[in-house]
Amino acid sequence: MNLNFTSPLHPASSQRPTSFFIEDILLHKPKPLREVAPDHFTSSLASRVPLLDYGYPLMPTPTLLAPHPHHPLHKGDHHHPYFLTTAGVPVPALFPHPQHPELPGKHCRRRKARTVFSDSQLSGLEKRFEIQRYLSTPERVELATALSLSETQASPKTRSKSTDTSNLLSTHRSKISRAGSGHGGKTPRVILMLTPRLRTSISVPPHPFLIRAVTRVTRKSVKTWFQNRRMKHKKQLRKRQDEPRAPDGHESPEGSPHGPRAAPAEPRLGLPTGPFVLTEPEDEVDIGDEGELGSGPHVL
DNA sequence: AAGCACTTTCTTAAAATAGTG
DNA sequence: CACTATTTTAAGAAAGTGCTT
Repeated sequence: MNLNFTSPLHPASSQRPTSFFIEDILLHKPKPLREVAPDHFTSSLASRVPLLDYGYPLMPTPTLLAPHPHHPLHKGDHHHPYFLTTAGVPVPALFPHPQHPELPGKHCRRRKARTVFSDSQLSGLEKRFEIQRYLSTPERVELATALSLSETQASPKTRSKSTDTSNLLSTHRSKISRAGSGHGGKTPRVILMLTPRLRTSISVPPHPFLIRAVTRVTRKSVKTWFQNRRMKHKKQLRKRQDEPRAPDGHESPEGSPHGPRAAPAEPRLGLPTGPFVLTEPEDEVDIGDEGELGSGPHVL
């Protein structure tokens, strides 16, 4: 793969104001905001890259593009505040509490990365919910264990046909754009902002990405899922009650929660397991050794 | 500790808009 | 004008918060 990280059009020495071009991010080194890779982060992937301050990368990140520890991008440079941290913008979370610098500060609390359930995990959860609306703690543990067992063979989540590379990339570009203009909108993450030129240069494949779900389902995520599922169910019931009955007396296609459910969303397009696999590291995931992240045939 | 109600945050598909030949 | 790229919007879902049991 031709990874052209630098741009002949934008010499690194230029005094341009900070931008979100990848070449700026990687080559322009403003003063470090804060060392984010403390000493105790030495035994994991985090020792090789600065702390993923907020969740996980969902786009090809430098980690995925160049996971090798000896890659120039990773050579001992843990000081770049924009590198693999949040958005490249100095978000408050990066700073200590003004009065209590020893405390992490409210904004520093890291939100648990969103669990991405695999299709099989979801169907397992749904099946159980059919039978049981509430789980005891031991049952949760048991279910979480059972669901996690399938993680290694979790079916790849495929994007729908309309979510092609272009859409995917543009979506995230717009996030970065918003971040660059006043930090508005949602909290952006740092991802690669691939300009069309850069995208061309790294030959992003013109077919949908595949995402391999590598989430470990914890007891807590099972609990949260059931809580949210109960709320969803409740909402559906309320909605159905509010809805006037159809003239023919048929209920809405939503179906009874106990009856035959509407088939779970069509397994998103059985695309062939292509070579372009996007893994999603997550804070509950064993990132472990080199194996995981760099293991795909063509991890972007 | 777990539940509920509500909120926040994140992700994604699709619609809208802009740019290009 | 058609096609493509980019931006915006909205919906759905996981997790957070605060309160109650």
